[in-house]
Amino acid sequence: MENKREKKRADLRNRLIDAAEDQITQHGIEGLKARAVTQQAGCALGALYNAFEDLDMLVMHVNSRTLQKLGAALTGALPGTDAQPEEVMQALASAYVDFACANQRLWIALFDHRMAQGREAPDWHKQDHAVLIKVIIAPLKDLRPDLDEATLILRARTTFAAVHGVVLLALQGRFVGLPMEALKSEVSALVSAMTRGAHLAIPGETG
Amino acid sequence: MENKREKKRADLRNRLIDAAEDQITQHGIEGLKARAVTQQAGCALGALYNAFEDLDMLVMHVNSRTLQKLGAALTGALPGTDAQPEEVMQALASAYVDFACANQRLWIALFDHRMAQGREAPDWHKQDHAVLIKVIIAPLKDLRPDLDEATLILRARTTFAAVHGVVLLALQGRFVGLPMEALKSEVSALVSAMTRGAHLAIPGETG
DNA sequence: AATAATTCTTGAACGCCGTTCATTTTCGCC
DNA sequence: GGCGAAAATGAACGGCGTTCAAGAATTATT
Repeated sequence: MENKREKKRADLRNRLIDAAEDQITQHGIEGLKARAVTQQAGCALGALYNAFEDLDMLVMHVNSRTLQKLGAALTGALPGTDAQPEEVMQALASAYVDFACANQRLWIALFDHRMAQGREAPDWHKQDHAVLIKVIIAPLKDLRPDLDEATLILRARTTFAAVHGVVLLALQGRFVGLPMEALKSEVSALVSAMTRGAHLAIPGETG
Repeated sequence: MENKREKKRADLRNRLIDAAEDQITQHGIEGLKARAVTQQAGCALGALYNAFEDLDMLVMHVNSRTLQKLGAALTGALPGTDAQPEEVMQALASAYVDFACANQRLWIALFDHRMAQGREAPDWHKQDHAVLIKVIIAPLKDLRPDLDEATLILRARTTFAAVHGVVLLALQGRFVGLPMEALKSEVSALVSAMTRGAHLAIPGETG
């Protein structure tokens, strides 16, 4: 049986991801230490590097988990098919804000984490981000039937990034960021402005 | 003369800030090392901690410099007083994108840098961020004469953060970010949508 | 069942990091 | 010129991610 090896290996990997997720939740991504993670996972320090390439890769697995939860939260927030496009956008933005607030440190880890100089995230992890854009495309298509597929994708990314920026600066507590009490209503106003603007924008617009 | 002491001290501080700025420009904020900075500044390792509280504080000084340059770039991009509000907004956003692209690593250092657990940035540095919001308030007031001062400030922060988010994800090269070729036109479309949306939004809106 | 081969586990050790400290040098003042 | 205070110096410290040689465990072979 080669099963026992594989099973133990998978077990350890899961325990390590669990521990890392817990550590990030408790201390933030910058407080994630290899020694604390391995201790919590019940293995030796070196075992981490047998289960994963390095600490960065472990973080990627935590982040992929978070992205799946976030994706579920977003798709779960979608109203029925009879809903107005702006209604859909508002529901998505609201769910995004809620998720970010309820999972602050894990959500921040998604965007604060960067690979070491020159290295790039593996494809399987990049693809996990796709859901963030995918859900936006349908309502955006309703708002802007004039846009071709490629432009639609760009516009979806822009829309996501705009909302994301507002949430990010608020949750990071930056001086220029919004206070938390104002976050939800301001995001709503932003989405409202973007969808109304999108409604009226003429096809020959810039971009 | 106590001047010589003060002069030497100020000289060293400037050399250290220069060196740190150069190191960040070359290797990014995550590549900033105390030993490399002090070597480039021509002083011993320990001298850094006589001139500044720690490396974080040195970074704050670099960031304050960057913010001043950014503020100058923004105010310098303001069109004449006869310009339409949307024109002003577009000019500001365009200047923001240009500055971020032309000073990628310094600009990223502005927002990637975080103080160690629990510590907060000093007030003099926080105040340096104010210019980012200040310039937006005038054109926004023209677009939304119905908003009171407090709401205006919130809306200005939201507007800034939205544009900032789009630029950030693009420059970080994130999977969900825009490709650089699309950045300027998408930001323009975003600003257009926001200002048009702002025009039409009814006073009793959410937020 | 016994043995060989492969893989995993372990924690000490390595190299790099920011920071501190005892020591030496320089400076401001009498 | 000499004295107290401030600054300069780089070795040393503690913490970090990562590696490695040695031993334990699992699988494959006979």
